[in-house]
Amino acid sequence: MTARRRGDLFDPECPTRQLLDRVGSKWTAMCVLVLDETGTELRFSELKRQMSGISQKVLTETLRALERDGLLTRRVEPTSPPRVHYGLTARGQSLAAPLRQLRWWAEENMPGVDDHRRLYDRKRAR
Amino acid sequence: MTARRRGDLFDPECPTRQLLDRVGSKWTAMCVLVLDETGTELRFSELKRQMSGISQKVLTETLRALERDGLLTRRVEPTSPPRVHYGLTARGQSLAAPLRQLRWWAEENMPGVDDHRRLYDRKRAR
DNA sequence: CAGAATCCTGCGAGATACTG
DNA sequence: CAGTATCTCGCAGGATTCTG
Repeated sequence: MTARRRGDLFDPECPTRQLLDRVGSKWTAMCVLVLDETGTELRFSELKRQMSGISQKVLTETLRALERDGLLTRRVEPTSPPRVHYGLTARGQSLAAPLRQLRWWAEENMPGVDDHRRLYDRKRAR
Repeated sequence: MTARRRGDLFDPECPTRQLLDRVGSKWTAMCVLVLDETGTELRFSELKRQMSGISQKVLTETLRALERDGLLTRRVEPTSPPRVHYGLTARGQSLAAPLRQLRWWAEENMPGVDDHRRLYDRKRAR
């Protein structure tokens, strides 16, 4: 494995920044969480249905990126029409853990954040 | 607190999505992590220095957004020139915990991800 | 069914200049 | 020092069409 400076959040090459760029891309985290929650492999159309709102193009791109990162596997059944199954790798599953934490935090705290936003906006309004 | 549907990752109003949008915005997580790591309040210029690469405009926007969310406090010393201190609120500190987890994961796994990317690209090249 | 190929648009974010 | 106020641009991501 390539060595990287640890704890250097200020380096653009910093792993944390790279991860946040990835996780920040609108659908990545959701994709990992859906697969993790399901526990099994999912087919393209099943994923698309569950991630409502995503376009085919973007889903394809998201899956390719995750496959490239080694976070999920792509398995093609050579039937006609083809069936393609996506599942998390071990590393993908390990990423799901911190993402679940984040999700937990969000569910606990976002409503409060929302309220604070409203208060803040009301104050600034006058 | 406003009630929200839990576990509905598919709803655009879902708290997890909202959080990921926020965390995904390039500098937010880094800002929280820097303040958390420091443990004390930081002044605008200190923050700017530590988050190397960020522009004044974007730092201001980031801080405003976090203040609006109730994740950090803004304290102005009415001197001339003014000194402005930023610090995490309790909720901001609680967000730092899952972010640290993510950071930990990144430091452990991103080098491996990098290697996988290179392998993947080499295969696709031919 | 699972995509590939295009075209198009909004907005996040950088650069620059000015101020109390 | 700690901001506002503009201008600009790239590109993530959406819509649409076509295919093995």
